[in-house]
Amino acid sequence: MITPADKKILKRFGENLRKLRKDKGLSLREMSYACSIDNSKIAKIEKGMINITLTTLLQLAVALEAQPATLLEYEPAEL
Amino acid sequence: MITPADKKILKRFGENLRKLRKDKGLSLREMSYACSIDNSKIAKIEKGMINITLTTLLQLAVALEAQPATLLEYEPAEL
DNA sequence: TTATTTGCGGCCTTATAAGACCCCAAAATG
DNA sequence: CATTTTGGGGTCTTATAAGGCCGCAAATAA
Repeated sequence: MITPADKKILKRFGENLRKLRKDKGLSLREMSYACSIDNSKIAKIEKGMINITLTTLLQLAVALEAQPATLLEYEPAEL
Repeated sequence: MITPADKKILKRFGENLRKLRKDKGLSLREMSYACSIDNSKIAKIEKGMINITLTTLLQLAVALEAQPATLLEYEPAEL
């Protein structure tokens, strides 16, 4: 079950992901091509609408040409 | 769908998780109490049997008293 | 202004994670 | 030896991620 606390966490993760993508100068569709994840799904992830799995996380890292761990390096949301 | 390549990735992740738990001197049940994840589930994660979600990853980090990112800092499995 | 790109949200199906519990066999402990 | 403790596999239900496609409105480019 997805709690309100989880919602915040996912939102915060999404914000960071979006920042990383922007920093790389990628559009949703460009990123989609780079990691084979549907662009609308990436949009949902950035909006904190889904709780992605580990393999999806790693795929995103591929598109960003970043270490998977860096996708988790940000100031956590305060509950 | 969970590919054979994903299987390897999850296994590698699980090995690392197990190492982190052992280093902390926790049993499956102790870790279970520390993050409210069923011990048999943690066992499955360590065995690479499941593709956990982001929130589960963060919960595991809580039990290990580690930064979430550290759970992803290990030499990746070669495909 | 017209054409293109971009960011989404919705919808569907299928695969599977989550959550909870049971129980056993082996290992560690008393 | 008897008794925990520990690792871990199996099973069931329910929630939801994955995967894929559609279309639109706003921003951007031509």
